This record gives sequence, structure tokens and C-alpha cells, in this order.
Amino acid sequence: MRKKYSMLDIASYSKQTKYLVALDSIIFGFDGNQLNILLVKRGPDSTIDTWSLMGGWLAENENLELSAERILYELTGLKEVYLEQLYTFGDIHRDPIARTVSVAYFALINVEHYDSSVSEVHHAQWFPVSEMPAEILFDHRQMIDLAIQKLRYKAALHPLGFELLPEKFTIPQLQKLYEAIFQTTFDKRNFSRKILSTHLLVKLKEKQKSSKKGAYLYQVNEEKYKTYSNSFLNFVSNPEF
Amino acid sequence: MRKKYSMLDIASYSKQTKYLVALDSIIFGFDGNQLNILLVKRGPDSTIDTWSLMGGWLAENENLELSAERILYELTGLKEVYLEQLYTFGDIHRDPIARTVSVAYFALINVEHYDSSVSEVHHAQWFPVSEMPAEILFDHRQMIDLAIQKLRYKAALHPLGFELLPEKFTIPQLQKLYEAIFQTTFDKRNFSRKILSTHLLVKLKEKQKSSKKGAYLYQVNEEKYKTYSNSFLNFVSNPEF
DNA sequence: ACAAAAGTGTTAAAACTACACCCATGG
DNA sequence: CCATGGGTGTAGTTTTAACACTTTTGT
Repeated sequence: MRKKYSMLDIASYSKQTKYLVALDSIIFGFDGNQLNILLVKRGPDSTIDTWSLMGGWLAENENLELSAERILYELTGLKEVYLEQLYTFGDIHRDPIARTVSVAYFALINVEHYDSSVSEVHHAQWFPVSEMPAEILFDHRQMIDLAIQKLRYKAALHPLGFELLPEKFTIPQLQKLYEAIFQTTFDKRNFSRKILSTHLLVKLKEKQKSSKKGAYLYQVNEEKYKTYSNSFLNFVSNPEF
Repeated sequence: MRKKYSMLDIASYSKQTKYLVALDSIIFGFDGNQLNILLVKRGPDSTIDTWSLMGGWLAENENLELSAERILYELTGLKEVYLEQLYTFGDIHRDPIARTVSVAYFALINVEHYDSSVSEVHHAQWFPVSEMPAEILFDHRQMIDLAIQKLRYKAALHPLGFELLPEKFTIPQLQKLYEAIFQTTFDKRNFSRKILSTHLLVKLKEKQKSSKKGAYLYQVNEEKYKTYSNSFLNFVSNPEF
């Protein structure tokens, strides 16, 4: 598949300006009540005394996603989380220190897996989406707003809420999560009917007894979940528009 | 809003590797029958004797979107087209000449506005989405596939098809467009009912007489269209999930 | 025994799908 | 006059939204 490149072509490359490339992650977590975002006061390599997203630099030996995964791991100790590219920000003065193009990712994590000791080092703190600090670094506020928008958009059409919950969870927990995402309330009969109609959940024998009556635990049917995720585009492009 | 940055912080910036940043555009056009993508053999600054997307380099005095708009203008003579960021590609060896991060945009253009003379210079050519050349530069094939996927996804949920048609068009034309996008056929009664139920179209007095009977021309109600586009997220996040 | 949260069913309205005939005109 | 493509309506089915009472159990 190799092609011959003329000297001229290669020369055009070397004339070009190069830019710093950063990765920033909007990390969502759900504490059972509120949807939260993880902010840091100071990344290991980062710099400034303002709340900001977790970020870092693109490494020469990594592609974008890998770099984002590495940074997430360094700062939270988490691996194999749901991570999706959100948008790339490149305004000239978005970073006043030096022009930087930042590729933003958003992550959905299960807070039970989150090891707070790892990120204490980085002065990380969870903030409810409705109570963000007033001052946030650079354009990170914009990134956060876009991430929330996209999370809502995706969650309305695809079953990705599970990513924010423990392996076993109850329907009322799931409903609280969706209510936190959409900042609204749902009718529980309609909600559970809709969720169960996907057949993505397996009802377990056990109950979680944090309430008086206790609620049945459910688990994601991983097989169907994968298929479902892979087919959502078919699902959307099928109907008579 | 200025903050004090320590010397240390700024030093961390200067240690970092910088990268080439490119912009590539997937340009969609509709010829009344097929959905097409515009490919070039050789951009002005580009290089290689293979079909590729229109692309160029990020300029120091432009943000990403502006650079993408400029490149599109240089190569097609088009301004103010529908342009949306698609995804950022950054695999290590995606460009074998030098490591380049490429921000891909997709554009929807009205072929009536397209001045083919401008892009003859660049050896541009329209290809039906179903008949792409076998060999396409770098990862541009991947970009194209993702763009088609996203176009279908968005078109199924949002009324953006209009961007590909002239100001005045008929329902049958619009239907052909959607059939080309989704590579399927629709029932014309259901289709027109669905389209008209949005109240986004204004029926004009004139008819287009390319068929024997002639079909009524319609125009987008720009006011409602803007509102609709701005509110689609509400629309999606509202339903009881 | 009662408060608190879980679980469950019905009905009316709206949306969707499938389907067939008449209309206007240019050749 | 007839072939071509444009235009329109209805009925059955599915999906959605609104709504209230019973169950369990810890205190």
C-alpha cells in the first residue's frame, strides 16, 4: 500500500506550524442521587489554581483514545470505563499560555470502582452538575455543558445509563439516575415498563434491602447489550422518516 | 479573568511535543438521484496521487471551524454551507509522512451553488456513496464511512436534508433525497404526511414542471427551522425514557 | 399500626404502517 | 388516449401517557 511521495509534497509538510494537542475528560459519576462531574485543582502536569477538567498531553507513542485512557487511569486509577470522544476545541486563545488543540472525551464511571485515594493527590472533587464552581479553567465550562447535552441526547436514545451504576442495581436506582440526568421525574410504572421492554435486564433472585420493602436487583444482559449498542444505528435509520 | 501562572507551569508546556493539525471535509451533494461525495486527486497543498478528501492545514490565526470553512471555500468556492465537526482522528501512523491529527468536518452543500470550475483546478470529482474508488488516501475511507453513518443518524432525527436541496424543491425531490441517504424506499403518502406534520415547509403557488403533471414547490420556513434545530435536544430529552 | 418505598394494570390518545385510487399533463 | 408521476384518505396496530391502589417490612 506504500505510495511514492514527491519531495515537493514532503516539503509542504515541514513548512507547517505544529500545535500542542491536549486531551480533557469530562468524567461523570452517579452517587445514587445526583449526577456528578469530577474536577481537579491541579493535574500532575497541569498548572493552574482553578477547578478544571482532568487533562493531559497527547503522547507521541499513543493515539488519541489511548492517551485519554492513560490520563484517566493516572488520575483516577480506572481502566476500561466507557469513554467516548466528544468534540475538539481549538479556538486560538482558548489556552492563554500557548495555543493548544484539545480533544475532549467524556467518561461514565461506576463510582464503586473509583478509588478516591488515587485522585486525592490531584485534589480531585466531585461536583453535582447543577452546582459547578463559578470559575472553571479555559473553555472547560463549555466542554462540560456540551458533555451534559450529549449525555442527555445519547441517554434518551440508547441504554448507556448502566455504565454509571454498579453491576447489580434496582429499577428505582436506575430511575433516579435517569431523573438526575434529565433533571425531571418520571412515572415509575411507565419507566419500568419501558426499561424492561428492552429485555436488556435480567432480574435476580436477590433483593437490595436499603428500603423497608427492598427492591429486586437486576443485571445487564451483556450479550444483548452489546448487540443492542451495535445495532442502534440500524434501529434509527430504519423507520420511515 | 487573568491568573498568575508559575514558571514551572509554563515550563511544562514548552517540554511538550507539538503535532501537525489538519482539517478534512466530507462534502455531501445530491444530484437529484444519488448522494455524492466530493473527492480530489490533489489538493493545493496536499500531495498524493490517490483520491482523497478535501483537506488542509490549521492556520495559526484561525480556529478549527474557520480553517475548515476557508479550505472548503478555496476548493469549492462555497461559503455559508452546513458544516459540522464529525470526529478527530489521531492514530500514530494514519499519515505515513508525518504524524498528523486530523479534525474531520462534514458539509452538506446545495449542488446548484457549486461552481465546478473552481474545483476543476483541484481535480475534484463527485462519487456516489455506493461507488467510491477502491483506494482512498490514509484513513479517509474511515472518515467517509463515519460521516455517512452520522448523516443517516442525524437525518433520521432532525430535518437537515433541506441543506442538500435548492431553496425551492418538491416533496418527491425531498423523498428521493431521503431514499438516497438511507438507500431504501418510502411510501409516499406516509413520507409526505410525516414531512408536512413538522410544519417546516411552506407550500408555494408555483409548480415545478419537470414531470407531466408537475409538483408543487415548497420552501423551508426559516424561522421555524431555526427554532426546531435549536430545540431538538429538548425534544429528545423530554420523553419518558 | 403506620410510614416509606416497591410493585403492578387499564384506558384513552397519538403515532405508525400498510395499502389503492384518482388527477393533470405531455407526448 | 394513454403513460407518467403527483396527489390524497382510511383502517388496524402499536406505542405512549396518564393515572391509583396494594404489598412488604422496619420502626
